[in-house]
Amino acid sequence: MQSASVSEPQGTSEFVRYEGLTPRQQEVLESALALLVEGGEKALTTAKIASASNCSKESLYKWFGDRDGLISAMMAFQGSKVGAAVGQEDLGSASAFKNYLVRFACELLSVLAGDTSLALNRLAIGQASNDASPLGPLLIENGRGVIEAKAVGFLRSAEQKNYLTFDDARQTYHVLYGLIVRDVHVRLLLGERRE
Amino acid sequence: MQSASVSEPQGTSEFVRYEGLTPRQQEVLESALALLVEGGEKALTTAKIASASNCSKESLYKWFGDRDGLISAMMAFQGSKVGAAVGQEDLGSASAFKNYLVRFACELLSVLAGDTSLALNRLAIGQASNDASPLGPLLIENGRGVIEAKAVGFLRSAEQKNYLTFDDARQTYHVLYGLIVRDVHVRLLLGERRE
DNA sequence: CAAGAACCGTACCGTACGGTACTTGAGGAG
DNA sequence: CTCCTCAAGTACCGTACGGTACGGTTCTTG
Repeated sequence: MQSASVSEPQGTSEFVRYEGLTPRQQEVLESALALLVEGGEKALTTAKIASASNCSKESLYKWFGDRDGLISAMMAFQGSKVGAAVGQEDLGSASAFKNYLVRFACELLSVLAGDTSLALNRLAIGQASNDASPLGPLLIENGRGVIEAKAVGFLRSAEQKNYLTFDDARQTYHVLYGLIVRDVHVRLLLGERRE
Repeated sequence: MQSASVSEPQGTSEFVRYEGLTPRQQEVLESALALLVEGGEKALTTAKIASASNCSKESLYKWFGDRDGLISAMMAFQGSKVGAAVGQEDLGSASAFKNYLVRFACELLSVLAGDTSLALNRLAIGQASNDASPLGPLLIENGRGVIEAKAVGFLRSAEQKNYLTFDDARQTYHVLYGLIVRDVHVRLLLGERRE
């Protein structure tokens, strides 16, 4: 029952590591994500994962402990991907800041409406009634946390250049988030079709 | 496989009806909701529902068709309850309108943070990957729809009295919703503890 | 009281899933 | 070549769930 704790890959492989995962393990996680996006949690059975990624169930359990460990690994894996895509831009003028704000809003909505994001959020939310489930915090940290940190960063640098003023950057970001997202995210999570 | 379609109660009972459900059936739905709040979807098995409400599984299937029908009935039942609690107040002055706005915000957050609301939203979201699931639309209609209608109503009447002006009441409400709720709802759905 | 319906409690069935064990084969090191 | 490690494939096990069937009991109705 020792879940979590992805096993360190054995041997002195010189493959490119990705959060301590072998390429083979990443392939498995990738096809598991595809499976989840395709059919939701009920399609995410160990048998189907093994079959879809041409790997044995035994390897699954050796690498990820149990099903929950595999799901956690999926979250962390996806999170590390979006984290890597986040870069910091600097804003030369007030109008550049404005443009950047608009682009940030679009990007935020694109991320939230992405298939993989929706599927993972649905999975974590469906599991959230279980008090011991680490998925919700994991998703908040890996998903929202990264974007929030980025946004708070550029809000602060905008304040330094007197493009705008506020008391608390974090609170300001939350207001901005509310204005951008409204109830769109929850509606998408509930399955409403994009218009 | 004929789901949905709650059977009409037989006999000429003079009990108070509630959306075409006998009191017994309402009891069952009530304890099913309690079960869902307590343990999430995985606790919502037909056996546990029957046991918790001192009713036979056979009656469950006779009344609600199948498990999905029972879940739909739970949603509709809960929706009819919150719908009944919605009343229209009229706002005498601009400050009364302001007060009402604040109270509306508090009430909205209370509803969204309610145990039953969270549990039902989690259930619908967890099921949303299934394209044929009617739960998401059902929840949007029964939950959000009612509150939105109420809010749009009092926004319009506030405009008539020149407390504020806008182009589209519905859009205005969505902005208001975003400012009030921000990402609180999703965080709660993900299991973050209330502070 | 008698007839019938509704319904509870429980036993039952088929299936599907999480997890484990075993066999086979491919590569790497000595 | 031989040994060893790893992993694919498969068969298997226990369990838990959705759904059904049936006997016994209560309640209504005439």
